[in-house]
Amino acid sequence: MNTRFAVAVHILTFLETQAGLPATSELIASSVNTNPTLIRRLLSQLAQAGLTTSRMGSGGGALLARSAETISLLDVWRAMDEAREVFAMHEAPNPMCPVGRNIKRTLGLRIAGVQAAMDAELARTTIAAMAHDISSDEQARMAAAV
Amino acid sequence: MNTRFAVAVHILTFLETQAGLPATSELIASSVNTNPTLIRRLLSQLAQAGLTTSRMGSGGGALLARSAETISLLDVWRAMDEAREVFAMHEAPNPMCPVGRNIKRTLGLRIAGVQAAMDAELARTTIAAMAHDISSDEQARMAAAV
DNA sequence: CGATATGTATCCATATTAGTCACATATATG
DNA sequence: CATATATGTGACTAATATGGATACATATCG
Repeated sequence: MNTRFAVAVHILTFLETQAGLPATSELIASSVNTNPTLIRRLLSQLAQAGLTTSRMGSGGGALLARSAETISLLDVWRAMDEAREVFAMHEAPNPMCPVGRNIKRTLGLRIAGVQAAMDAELARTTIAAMAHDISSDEQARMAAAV
Repeated sequence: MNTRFAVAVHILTFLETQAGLPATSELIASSVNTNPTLIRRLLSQLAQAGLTTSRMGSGGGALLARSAETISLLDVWRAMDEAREVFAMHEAPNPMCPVGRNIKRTLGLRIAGVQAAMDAELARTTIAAMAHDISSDEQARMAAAV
């Protein structure tokens, strides 16, 4: 499988709940339940996509590079380069066969529509919304615990 | 990567262009440009999903189990069980962390919306439409060759 | 019966994924 | 400045996924 998208969303949501405090890869790793190196690798990808920044050294850690309202799941999806994986085509269909020589183009056009629909839906959720949902869930938990 | 969805669509489209004539796994494999065993494995999955049937023995091969108008890319997508792969979650986020103990549910709800959008778009294309597109492409090719 | 073709088990090479260690580099702080 | 802290990245490993290949029991047609 490939859990990088889910972990990346987890990381960004976690950063939003930290409210501007830098989070170390070790702290994030304990929330995700994995190891800090993996987190740092994903943070590196997220930073390249302009979604996070990091401060090295004592008191350092990762921060959102911009407001959580402006970071959508689509941004995360693209930062992880997941779209390339989802609808992969077989490499070399037979050019001597009518189906073989047209399948890539024909299926490619249909898939483009699917990707557009996916993108539109992913764009509708922001990291801010994720953090908001989670804080609501937490309040419900508190109320239930009384 | 994972090209099974694309190959499965290729197989079904190929079967439709055969107009009711059984196609052997070897013939299909030559169009896809892979080996017959792989084709038979995918055909086995497609048959389990009710999309194809096969006749053993001499003169046998694979056939569409029902009209190409009634087989959508969503049917193929589901037959290949691709949805499970696309939005995989990390297994054990930390239950002691507010984000960790809510991320699965929260992200899961958002992802459900994305999957629904994908499904709706996949459902809009049938194998019949694929075969029609390809025959149009072929006619354009013929015209251009004059 | 013989030829043909599926269905499936087994094995292999390669790629992907996640986990782990190591270490150079950068930064804050005493 | 020295030290502690933390990132960024390379290297290695184990587990799993993927596609390709061989083999063969089973089924079907003529």
